[in-house]
Amino acid sequence: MPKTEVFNKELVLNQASHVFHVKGYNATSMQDLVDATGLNRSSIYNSFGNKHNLFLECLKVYQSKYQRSISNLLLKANSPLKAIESIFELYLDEIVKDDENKGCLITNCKSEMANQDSTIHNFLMNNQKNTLALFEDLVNQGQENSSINSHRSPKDYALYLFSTIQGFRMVGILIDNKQQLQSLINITLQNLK
Amino acid sequence: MPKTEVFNKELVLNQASHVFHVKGYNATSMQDLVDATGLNRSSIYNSFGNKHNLFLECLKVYQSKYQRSISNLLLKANSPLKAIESIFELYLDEIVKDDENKGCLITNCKSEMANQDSTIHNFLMNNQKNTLALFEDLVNQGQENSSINSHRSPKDYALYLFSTIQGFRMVGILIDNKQQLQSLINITLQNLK
DNA sequence: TTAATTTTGGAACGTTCATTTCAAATAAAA
DNA sequence: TTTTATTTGAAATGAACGTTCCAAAATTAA
Repeated sequence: MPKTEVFNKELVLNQASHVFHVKGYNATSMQDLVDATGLNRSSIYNSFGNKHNLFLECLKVYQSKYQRSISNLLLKANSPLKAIESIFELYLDEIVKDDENKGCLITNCKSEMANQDSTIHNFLMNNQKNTLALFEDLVNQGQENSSINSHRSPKDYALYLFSTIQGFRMVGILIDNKQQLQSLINITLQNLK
Repeated sequence: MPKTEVFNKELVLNQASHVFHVKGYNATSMQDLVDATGLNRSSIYNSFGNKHNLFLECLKVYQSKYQRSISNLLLKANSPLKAIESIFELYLDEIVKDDENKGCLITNCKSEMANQDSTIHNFLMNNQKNTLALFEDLVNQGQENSSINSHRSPKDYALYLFSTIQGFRMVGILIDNKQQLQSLINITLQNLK
């Protein structure tokens, strides 16, 4: 009996994510999303409820993409320190390739909404917890095989890496010179060696 | 002949800045600004032209405040490295004191508008240029008196400091534990020693 | 082919947006 | 006190906002 959903939900989420990424949440209108997805207003509301919920789904897709990319990197990396390096290189690539200077969707969202919206706040806290846990694990392993020094605890280094990555993403909005950014990564990671 | 301006422009700018700081540019309405300043709508338009221009004036006030604070710190500091440390401590104080978790107005603005608004873009590029120049000077002096190592050029270290500060400001939105943040500063600056 | 169900198109909802308008109030100068 | 210039209050502007509504179109099961 049913007429099944005809549009590609993943594609639509990517299209919506792109608008949110370029303009931010508040500057993005439903009309922008209608234009970007080619969907009808009603279809968007049928499928995603409202703008806020659509944004949340976009955030989750964005987060998952990075989680997948990073998981792949971890498999390839032959040391915890190399793994951390390759995560920074991943962001470096993003920055250099992005000719719209959008920065990081999650970092931008944090800056725009973390102190205003409790649902977003929770999402970001969870994202932070996971990222810190990932780095803590990597630093811990790196210290065990001596590729990372033990001057500081894995927890402390994890926060350092989490913080520097956000700085890196912010810097990347106005600077996309690869050499400068590479030097920045090198200095940042020098600390761990 | 004239009826002179009766309100305190500096106070009004501080009040408006606070709203922009809490809510961001796009989420701040003129009504919010009317409520926060106690001024009439017309008075705001008479005095500041429009929302965008008022925001720009707020940014400039915010920037000047930090420039003044930092100038004072530089006078007191008895070494370039100590000066850099005290700048980080200044931001640490801000973060810990700020119970609204607003982050940095300029960093937030960069994340929200840098890729969308050329006037803002120019302001931010200028702010970046000045900040990098300040750090470059300090690092240069520090390397000359050997309180800062010479593994990297002053330019490279300046970008590192600029970047880590933005990361620090972003982290401060969700984390305001002083010990954690102090450790983060210590690790960040360890690199220069 | 008919019946059942969902998606679509597009208009319409009421609200809020940034900005303008203009007469009344105000205050200093003449 | 009158003149001149500015600020103020409050309403009004038209556009844009997120969201809802519903008949028409579409699709599949019966």
